[in-house]
Amino acid sequence: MERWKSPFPTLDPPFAAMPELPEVETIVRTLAPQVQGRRISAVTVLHPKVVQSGEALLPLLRGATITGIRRRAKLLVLTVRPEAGSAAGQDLLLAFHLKMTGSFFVHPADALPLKHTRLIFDLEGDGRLFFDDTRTFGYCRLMQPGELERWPFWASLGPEPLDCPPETLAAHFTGAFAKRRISIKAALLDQRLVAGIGNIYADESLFRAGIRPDAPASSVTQGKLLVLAKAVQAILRQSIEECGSSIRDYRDALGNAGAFQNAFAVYGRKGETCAVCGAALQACRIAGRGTVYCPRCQQ
DNA sequence: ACGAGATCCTGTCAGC
DNA sequence: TGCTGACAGGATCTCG
Repeated sequence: MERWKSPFPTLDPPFAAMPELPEVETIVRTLAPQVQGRRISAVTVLHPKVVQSGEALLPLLRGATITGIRRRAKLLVLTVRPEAGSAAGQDLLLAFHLKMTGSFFVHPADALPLKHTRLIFDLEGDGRLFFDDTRTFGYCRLMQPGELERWPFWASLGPEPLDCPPETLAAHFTGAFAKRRISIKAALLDQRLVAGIGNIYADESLFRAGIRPDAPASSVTQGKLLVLAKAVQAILRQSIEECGSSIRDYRDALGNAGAFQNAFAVYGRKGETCAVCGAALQACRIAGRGTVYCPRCQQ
């Protein structure tokens, strides 16, 4: 398949980003070969708020093996198998939300915590898995398998936007957005309606689909929702292919920056000219988020 | 029931 | 130069 070439000039840092679906997906892919199958020899909690639930289960992680790593929405989920004969008896799950500034990195065994390191897993053999988070909004929940499904946030998550054909996603939008008075952008950001989309990809998808971000969700026609579904999928896939968007804080689990920020058409480009029509890109606030759009291309 | 706005937190940057 | 305040934002909470 031919790679989509960005017509937009490269953006230089600084700007600001947070791990949304493509970034978490990239982190999972880069972290997997570094932690899969490895045993945890010790866990160090460095911030009181980082372990949001299941603190009592922490001792069971010592000697446990990381058997799985996956993504759902913007969450990264580790599956961990406790040592044979331990009190747990069954696999445990660690669900991480990175919020805006969370990141993972495997350091050498003698590495000391950094300024914003919140959690450290010592890995047998060599290596320390750090969870760093400047703004401390990120967290992890340590759970037994059944607990994950009972976690209200998990249970309320909408469908994965990349797990179905665009027609199916569009049909879902039609049902989920009907009778909603919220703006189409607020609808895209609502994790209960569709999972994994944050501020960057909401703005970029709406630009590509030619839809005003402040349009009431229920007012967008079925035809336009199909265009939107295709735009959401194309942009998320392209970003995953480019290892996400890098903005100041974001790095994948190998320390690499992504490249999708160079393809931003509107995000962070307030006042610049639209690369398609030349109009000045406008900024406003929608659903409490900074929003940039082209007043001519998005009607 | 639904939607809007405040809240959490730290680092960065514009303006005086 | 150094200070202050605005801003960034995901999910949750409160309020109308």
